[in-house]
Amino acid sequence: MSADAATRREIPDATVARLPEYLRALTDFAERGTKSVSSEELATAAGVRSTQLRKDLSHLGSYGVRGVGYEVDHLAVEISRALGLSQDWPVAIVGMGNLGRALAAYSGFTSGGFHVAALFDDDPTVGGGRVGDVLISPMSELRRLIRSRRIAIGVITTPAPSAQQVCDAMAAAGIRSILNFAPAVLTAPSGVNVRRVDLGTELHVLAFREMQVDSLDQPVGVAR
Amino acid sequence: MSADAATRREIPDATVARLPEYLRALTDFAERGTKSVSSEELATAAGVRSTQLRKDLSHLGSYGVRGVGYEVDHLAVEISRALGLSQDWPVAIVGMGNLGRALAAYSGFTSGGFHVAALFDDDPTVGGGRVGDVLISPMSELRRLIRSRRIAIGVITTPAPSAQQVCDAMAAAGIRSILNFAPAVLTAPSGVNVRRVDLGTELHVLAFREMQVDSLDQPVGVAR
DNA sequence: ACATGTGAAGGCCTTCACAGCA
DNA sequence: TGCTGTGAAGGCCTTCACATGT
Repeated sequence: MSADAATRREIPDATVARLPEYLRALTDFAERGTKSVSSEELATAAGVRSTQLRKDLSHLGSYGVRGVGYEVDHLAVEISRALGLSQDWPVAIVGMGNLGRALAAYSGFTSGGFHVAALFDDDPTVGGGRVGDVLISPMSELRRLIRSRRIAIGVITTPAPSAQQVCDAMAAAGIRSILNFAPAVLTAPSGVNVRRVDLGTELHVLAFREMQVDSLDQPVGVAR
Repeated sequence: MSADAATRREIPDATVARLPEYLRALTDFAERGTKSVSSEELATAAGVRSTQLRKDLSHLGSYGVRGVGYEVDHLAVEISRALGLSQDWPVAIVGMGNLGRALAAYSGFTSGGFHVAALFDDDPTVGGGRVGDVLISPMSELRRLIRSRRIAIGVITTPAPSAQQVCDAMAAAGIRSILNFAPAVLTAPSGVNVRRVDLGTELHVLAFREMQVDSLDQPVGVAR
């Protein structure tokens, strides 16, 4: 009934957002044959401070050895478990434009527990009617395929005007987690988790910093 | 010499990250012919609370009218100015795989002050040798084109193993802001701003929440 | 009257300092 | 001795309550 206390304890949002990065860094170490890492080494590889890393890991449990470090393989397994990557996550992507096709083929979307289980578009013949091994289905098939393939995560890569109706269709079909790349704020029924990603925003933030540097007389001390 | 006090005052990171969203919402209102909005209306359209919006805007200055609201066009101009979008930002994208081509054609990357000024790949014939109007150039041309076209922002969409050397080349050519989509942590000289975006991370965070809901006996109160 | 703008309070997250353990 | 794990401190951000101005 009860898992480890540390597992059941709530993990902060900020920590969850960094765990995938730790996992990626650990995979790099494993591929290089490294068996053990210190928090300092792993933190550097993940782009954070070692205290940050240790505090984050402390939310999962005590998987390190004092005076020594962390065993690479073991820590990777524990983080995967915490993130829920030990189970399989079928994903559906709606909107087979440039971005949709790119995501369907993107390794970060097709590894680590995730696999593209269905693709949808108004025009199912777009781009040859398939991406890799997966056929593109018409929207009329959305409900049936999502149910039969037990898809719990949906990705929206349609133009903004279509995004809300796609969101509604996904929610009605039983999807509970939606990743929205369309530039629109979606409303979904309670119990459906929507997360928006705006690639343009990142550019804007960069431009803002760039402009700030320009407006300074001395472009010195821009570190961190 | 000195701009408005509010403009010169430092704007919090979190606020800067939300300004593009406000701008998008304002554009929607403008297209619908709306002349004036309250903080409540605009906040809803942007997916935040009205107090959040007002606090954010207070960092830029006082652009609203008490008892009335904000004039759509005027506020849009002020936010654009604060973000530095009133000037032109030439952008270079390196790595013309699926993601690179998608970004080159993505409207969020080609509007609001930004325009794709150069594309690069090891194999400049990939995808027909061009995306839209822009030719794909070989990496040997990177330094020359970045300098002659005064490109200050670079986007990396190569595989992870190539990312660091692309970053080095960009920095050497004088680029000061880099958006990195490759799953690797890059080191750049001081004065060069690197921002990493991992599309896979978003999926991981979603899966984590999904799993948390699954593990609860009562899937109630998942709101917010 | 009504909606903006803002000091103050509260909460979350990061960083520090050091206790704990091999 | 060396590195992990963690309570405490500090900082940033969000939210509240209300003062402000039309």
